[in-house]
Amino acid sequence: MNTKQLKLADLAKLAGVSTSTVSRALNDNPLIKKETRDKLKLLAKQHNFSLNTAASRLRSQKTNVVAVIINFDSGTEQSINDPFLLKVVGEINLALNKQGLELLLSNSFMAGDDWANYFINSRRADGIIVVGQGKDPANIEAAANAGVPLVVWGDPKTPSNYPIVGSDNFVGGRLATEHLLAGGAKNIVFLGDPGHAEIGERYRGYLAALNTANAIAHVVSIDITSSAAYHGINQLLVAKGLCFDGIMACSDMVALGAMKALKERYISIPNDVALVGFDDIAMADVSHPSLSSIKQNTQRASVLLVEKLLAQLQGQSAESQVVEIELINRQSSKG
Amino acid sequence: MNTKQLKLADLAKLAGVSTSTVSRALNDNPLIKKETRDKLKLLAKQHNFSLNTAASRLRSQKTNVVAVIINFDSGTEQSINDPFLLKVVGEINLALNKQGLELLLSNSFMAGDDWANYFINSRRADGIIVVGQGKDPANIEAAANAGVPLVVWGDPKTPSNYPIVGSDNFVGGRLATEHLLAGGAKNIVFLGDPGHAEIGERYRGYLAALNTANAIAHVVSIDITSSAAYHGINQLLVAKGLCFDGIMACSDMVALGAMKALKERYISIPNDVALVGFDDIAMADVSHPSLSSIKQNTQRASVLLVEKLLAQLQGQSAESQVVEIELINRQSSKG
DNA sequence: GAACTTTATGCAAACGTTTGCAATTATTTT
DNA sequence: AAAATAATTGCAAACGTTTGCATAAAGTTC
Repeated sequence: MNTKQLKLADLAKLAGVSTSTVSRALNDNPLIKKETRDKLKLLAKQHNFSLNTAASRLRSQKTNVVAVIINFDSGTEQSINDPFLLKVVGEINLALNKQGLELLLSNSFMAGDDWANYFINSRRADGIIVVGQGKDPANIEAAANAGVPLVVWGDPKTPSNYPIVGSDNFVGGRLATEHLLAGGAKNIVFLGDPGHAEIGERYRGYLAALNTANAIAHVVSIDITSSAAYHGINQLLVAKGLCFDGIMACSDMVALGAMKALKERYISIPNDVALVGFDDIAMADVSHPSLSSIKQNTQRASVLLVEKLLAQLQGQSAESQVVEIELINRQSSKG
Repeated sequence: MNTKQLKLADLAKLAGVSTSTVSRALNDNPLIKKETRDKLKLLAKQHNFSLNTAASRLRSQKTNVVAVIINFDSGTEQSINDPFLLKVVGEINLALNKQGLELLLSNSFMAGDDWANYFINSRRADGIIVVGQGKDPANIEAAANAGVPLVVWGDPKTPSNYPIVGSDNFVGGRLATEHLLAGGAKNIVFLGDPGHAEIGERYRGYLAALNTANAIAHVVSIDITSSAAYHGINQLLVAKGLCFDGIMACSDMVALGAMKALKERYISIPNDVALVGFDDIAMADVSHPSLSSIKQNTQRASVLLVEKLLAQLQGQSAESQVVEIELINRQSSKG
């Protein structure tokens, strides 16, 4: 910062060429002779030159920025502390970077309700990735209807006019439940709130599995937090005793909360109660007993999200897509 | 997107005033009569108008964007999956938003080595928040020396010409160790890599506590991951048997990995081995036994980071600052 | 070697704001 | 009521790129 900031024109003067040439060279435009391009790039590097993105964005009407909105339900404690959502953000960051895109991190608070306006009209970003459907799709739909390039991490089976990428939650729920049934469980509790899109699908998968086995459903509807799970299971035990021998939890954090409640009462896992979670977060492997879980392929999903956003940016359309899901069998269930 | 994008000039024409007036009104400039300001703001809202940030940034030479760099050590597996770092990012996001600033999420991969150039010269952001000191401060120092407004989450005691905000790691290490000693532990293992700045301070706190108690230090140096901890403790047990009765872990994830190794061998916690972690992540409370930990006040730290960055943006200087730290006593240690 | 094509570069006009200064109008002072 | 001051608004010049079009140089064809 000691010397005055160099601009394109200065660099052009130094090289004895026009600004057009420098601009094109730095953007690797084949109109410019390869040799010249390399020379100018080198010069830029030597002089520590960097294009002014503000000017560039203004002129080119492109930002190369993608807004990522963590769309947690207000009124729920999920949010910022949910390791799974944050992991997804991290993966998206990597996927975007690989495409030379930058990530503007945002949340419903900052962006307000009119996302099209806040992000796109204002040229803050070229497109939007929404992490989590939330309970109310109004904001997403409004943005999509306004023609904003937009993709969503969520339940791909939700009917929508925007692409949703996510796991096959129905199959996930079914797999988990079938696994518990196969281990001999007869009374399996579903722990989670079926009102939430993704969790709803998991719930339906759970019901489907129970149905073919002629078992009876039992839902404990709670917030998607470990402490809610802990208290939920505790209350159930107090009220009705050990009336179940399996738990299908809607997330690993929830499963771990339940696990804690069980362990405190010396209920054996998996002998008295078998347990399967969802997400396969790092902790699933670390807990004791380790937690069986449905693994979501967040890395692949992130790549897909970015691909589909890119397609929209190029004027093509993109469809919702399901990513494969996998049961990771660990100690908390009888495999 | 059906109709052509409105610009400031259009809005001005609609209102029958000049663009200067509209610009000033929307920026709440007191030069403009309050009444006019309100009228124009309303008009803008009605027409779904949004300032073009690219143009605005170009002209005003300000972005209102802060780059946040997750500065994980390459070669380590910490990174993206570390729930603590991500939690800090989440808190910073909130703190920035409260000041009307936006968050550009980045990592060492995208930003390269010359942060001043990549973020500031290019007008991508006005300042930088670095999360984590990493092992090599070269990039940070280069940026700070270039005059970039910059703050760092890390060990505030590290000598530096840029402000570092972080917990009092020395006191944290000492508190944790003293707590273990008070519980009757005689042979306390330090689990973590003292070569890392923050962990080094924790280690010195550990040594200080041992010293006054005339106990002997024993370091198991590992990567800051739960699986490294798991294997580290396993190997130690295989090689030397149960030669310790306390573990001071450099993070909760590490502590939980160690806990798993202990539980697998039916070593009682806290009776045979007492355990204290660091960070107080959500899992600490959920694990069984729940994990005693040193709680870092990430929320307060984030607010401070943003304040200090803001100060620098306004040309003032800012000092490193320590945030208070607290022992959370749970079941994994004898309290 | 003239006419044509291809390749490489330059000219100059945008892109949509903000802001110093000038100009106008309203208010106060003498 | 004129003069001086304060409160509002407008004019027009930036901010630093990118890009359509024109031009110049080099290569090709007959």
